Amino acid sequence: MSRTRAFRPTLADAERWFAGRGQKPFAFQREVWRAMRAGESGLLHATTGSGKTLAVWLGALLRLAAPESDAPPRRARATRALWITPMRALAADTVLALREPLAGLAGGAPAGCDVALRTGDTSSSERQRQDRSPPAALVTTPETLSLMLSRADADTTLAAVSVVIVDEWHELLGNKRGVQLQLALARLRRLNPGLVVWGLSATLGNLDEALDVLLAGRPGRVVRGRRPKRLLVDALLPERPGRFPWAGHLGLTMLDAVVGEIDASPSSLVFCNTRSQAELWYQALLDARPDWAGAIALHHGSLDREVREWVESGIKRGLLKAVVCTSSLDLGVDFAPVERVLQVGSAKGVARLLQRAGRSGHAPGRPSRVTLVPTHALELLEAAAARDAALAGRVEARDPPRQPLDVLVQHLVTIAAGPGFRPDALLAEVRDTHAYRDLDEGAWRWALDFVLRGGPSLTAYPDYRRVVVDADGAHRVADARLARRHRMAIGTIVSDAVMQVRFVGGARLGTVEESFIGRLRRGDCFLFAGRLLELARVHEMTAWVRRASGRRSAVPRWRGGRMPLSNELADAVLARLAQAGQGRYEGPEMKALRPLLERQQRVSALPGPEALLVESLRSREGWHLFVFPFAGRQVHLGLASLFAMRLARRAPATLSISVNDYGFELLSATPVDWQSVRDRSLMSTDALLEDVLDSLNSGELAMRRFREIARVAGLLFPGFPGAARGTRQLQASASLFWEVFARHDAGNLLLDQARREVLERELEIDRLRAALERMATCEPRWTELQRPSPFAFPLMVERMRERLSTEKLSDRLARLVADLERAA
DNA sequence: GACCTGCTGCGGTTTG
Repeated sequence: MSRTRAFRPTLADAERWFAGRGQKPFAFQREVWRAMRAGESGLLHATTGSGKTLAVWLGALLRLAAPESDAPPRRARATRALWITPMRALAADTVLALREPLAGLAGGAPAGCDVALRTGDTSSSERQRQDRSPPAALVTTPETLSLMLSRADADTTLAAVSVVIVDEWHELLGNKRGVQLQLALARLRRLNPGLVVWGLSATLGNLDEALDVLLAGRPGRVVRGRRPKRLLVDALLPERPGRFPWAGHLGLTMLDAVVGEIDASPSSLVFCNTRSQAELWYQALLDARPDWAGAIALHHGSLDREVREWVESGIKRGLLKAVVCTSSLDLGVDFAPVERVLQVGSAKGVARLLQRAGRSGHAPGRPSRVTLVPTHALELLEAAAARDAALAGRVEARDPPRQPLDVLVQHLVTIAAGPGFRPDALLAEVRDTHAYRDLDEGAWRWALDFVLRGGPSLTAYPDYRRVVVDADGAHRVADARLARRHRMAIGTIVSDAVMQVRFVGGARLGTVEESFIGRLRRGDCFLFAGRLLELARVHEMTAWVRRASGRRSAVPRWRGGRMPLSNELADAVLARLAQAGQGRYEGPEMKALRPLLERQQRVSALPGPEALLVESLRSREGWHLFVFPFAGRQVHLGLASLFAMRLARRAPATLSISVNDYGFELLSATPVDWQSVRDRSLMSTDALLEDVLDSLNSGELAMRRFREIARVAGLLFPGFPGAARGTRQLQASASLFWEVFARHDAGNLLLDQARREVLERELEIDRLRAALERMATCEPRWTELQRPSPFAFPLMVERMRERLSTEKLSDRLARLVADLERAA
């Protein structure tokens, strides 16, 4: 095959391309072009729809055209640019977006400068076509890139790659997918030391670190795109704020207001925090407006892909009046922005709020706007605080993982299954990543040993001798079956045990957790995919259902993330509370909240950045302690367990615990002297780690965490796709490995990793320590309550909910509230 | 008159 016509666009071509459409490039686009053409790497910080794709794509073309960027021509045709996206749907849209400017450059797409798509969805015939004739640019995912590294000829086929663009880098930065990509980038850099790498990122609290991680410490520049559009954050106010619930999270009391908002604009997105909440809101909207059937839709991660794609195309084509969704629509679908974005319940973080706001109002001059729909009174406070933080640009950081050995182990097998490796060379390459830059010799040797013979405890099993050493020292996967199994398990996303939901003799609806279906009996009804369904039968990981009508039903619950309130948002809330403490109530939300906060102040006190609120109460239930550190529910769970344990050490007591994002409650049925809290001895950070590990059932938590690690490290084979093997089985074998290692291989570093991940990611030990330190220096505002305060009340509800059925809970609430009303 | 909790993402069955 002959080399195709030289393709040498220049800066002037890029300018002309814009001029041809009557536009001029923005300054930031020119900056990116020049930098890329000169061979610089960097990070472009820009919002969607701001021209970032054109900036880096034309920059990439200019770089490829620069004479010094020519890789040794090992093949007539070779892939020279990679575009990595975290989502398949985004990848497909990106291919189209990249082809368009090509067609407009220099009188038509030059031959040999084509763009192709390669993800898990790509057909094998298309893959073969690409292998025979590699596209100049390939749009793909981190996982597919790793799969490409696992092929024997990877070093040859990828040697010509000289530009890599990583889209939505903020989505990958803080997780193991990002680490997997870091390793792949290190490999590409070794193949081509002049590799130019650019990341695209949305608003992020740690942009410089994001750049550092992407480039593994090499110099690069951060370019800021066009200034983000004007941002509007407001809230729907309850009609009678004095009557607004103090607790709860569904928010249906605001239904009428939401209906009104949807009605008033051509298109809306209604974001909910959980899938079950989205199901219930969708149903409630339909009940309120039956005429909206067909005009509103539901979208979340457990719905079947076909259903979701139908909804997505409905949005794109402007056919839907509203979509009720979860973060499944945060990014990915390249749709024209909608008119209105509503967020039901706490936004939990500033970055999430900005992301969602960005889904609205892209028309020139129109601000991005997001409207918060509070589900209980204190969320009005969060709304005001979220606006403060967003406007001040106080956005959360994403912390890059450190040395996840499961990902390293997977990568070793990937490379061994591909071209093979020599340990010294690969170690140097692995250390050329942010995640493993401090990897010590011991951990490296452990990882090698683990892929060679499964460590000390698995030596007897051939399946765990995945890598063998050639006569000449090359490390390879020799067994074709093991290599195939490995390729099937590449990736770091570990899913829960789910069951398919299908109509009898018909369409797939989506998936729900095995355990939920397990609790249902034939004939039971549940709400899913926006429909009332009746369970017909369960067979081989599929729940067959038919339509039902009218009857009371359950809503599936999924075990999802926990999303604690972020530090940034919590700080903003405390700042607002401090203002209120001084009698300053600014903005409509604070004004609406005033009666409640004044009541809180009357019966107790308001906390602030320097003031810790502590309340105690003697009730029919027993002796209560309420503490409000505003550190997010995860940290509160840790704090509450810690306090409970330290208290119990002094005097035996049985304490029950309740937490939310603002604080926690300890309750004892027998008298407790809360005085020890007052003297702060409970808040010591001495022996913190040991005490936290003791107080929570951390062994159990770590074991659960270990399932994911064992999967990523390749200990567990997830089974063939479609095969009816439950994930429950995987959990069982994961615990088996856990026990074997604990008994026979205590030095197994994957056990350490599981414990570390629990501490760092689940218990947020750093945040917990910071909270303790802050509490110890804060001025305590201590009140002995006569009745629950507005802040304490939600914690009591939270605790009761766990023990009581729904009906009993509402009776109980009614009594409590009646008491309160009498007192008021 | 006060209620419904917990997000997202990818990949894969054998061949050239």
